[in-house]
Amino acid sequence: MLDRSCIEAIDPLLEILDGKWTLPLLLELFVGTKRFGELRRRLNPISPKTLTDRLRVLEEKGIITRTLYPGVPLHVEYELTERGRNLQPIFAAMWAWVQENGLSPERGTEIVEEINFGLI
Amino acid sequence: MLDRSCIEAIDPLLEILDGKWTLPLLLELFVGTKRFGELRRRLNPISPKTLTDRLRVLEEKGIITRTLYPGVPLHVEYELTERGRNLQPIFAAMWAWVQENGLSPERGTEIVEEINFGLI
DNA sequence: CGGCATCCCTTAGGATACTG
DNA sequence: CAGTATCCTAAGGGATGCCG
Repeated sequence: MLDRSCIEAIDPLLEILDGKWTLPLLLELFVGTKRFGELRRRLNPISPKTLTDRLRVLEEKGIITRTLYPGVPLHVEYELTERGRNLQPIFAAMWAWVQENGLSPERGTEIVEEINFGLI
Repeated sequence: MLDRSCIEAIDPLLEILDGKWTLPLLLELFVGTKRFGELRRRLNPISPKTLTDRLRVLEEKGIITRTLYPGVPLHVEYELTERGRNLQPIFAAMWAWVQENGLSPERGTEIVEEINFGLI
């Protein structure tokens, strides 16, 4: 049971995490700093428009930074900010839930390999 | 930094949490068991169609139960399952993030009142 | 390479009326 | 009361082409 007040408290975060690709995108950046093209390949088949949209929103919300390295060809890197990295416990909690509660109600608990989810 | 394997691991949960109203709905049920009409009022202005859709999906995923008490007028109650209640740490982590990281990058840390988020 | 600009389409979700 | 049935809108997202 939760206190009612937390409902509206969480709301601004839901706004940040909204969108089909936002969480997969953040997960990619948790693995490490990435360039536009690499994100696009990893998140295949995301469209460049959608990827740009999401990146801009996350940048605006202070979750990631965009660093431009001038030159030809262009080189742009996206990286999590402190605020962004602080989201880690949320993903850790999600991961833990999946491990402990399985993929579906019918299946039993899955035996999982040792997976390094924590901070490296 | 996270291990890459957790990305696909979390995927099934993202499927469950998907949708504009899913998290607010779950939060309502964390507060306590509720009837259809009460959920509808609390989540105003959700449409009955959407509420039904979301409830059906969550039921199918084993997150909530639907209990029908026969009679006129009808009486139906929705309640979190064990699997559903286990999502609590995720919301707790979200709540903690908002408290510690503020609503926006510009604003300083907000001073918050004592709020009971944990298990009651 | 890293995007915009454009156009298009699917679908989640809204509005409303009606029923067991 | 707790939905279902319809119809409809909006907006997220996809596909493609072009540009600095």
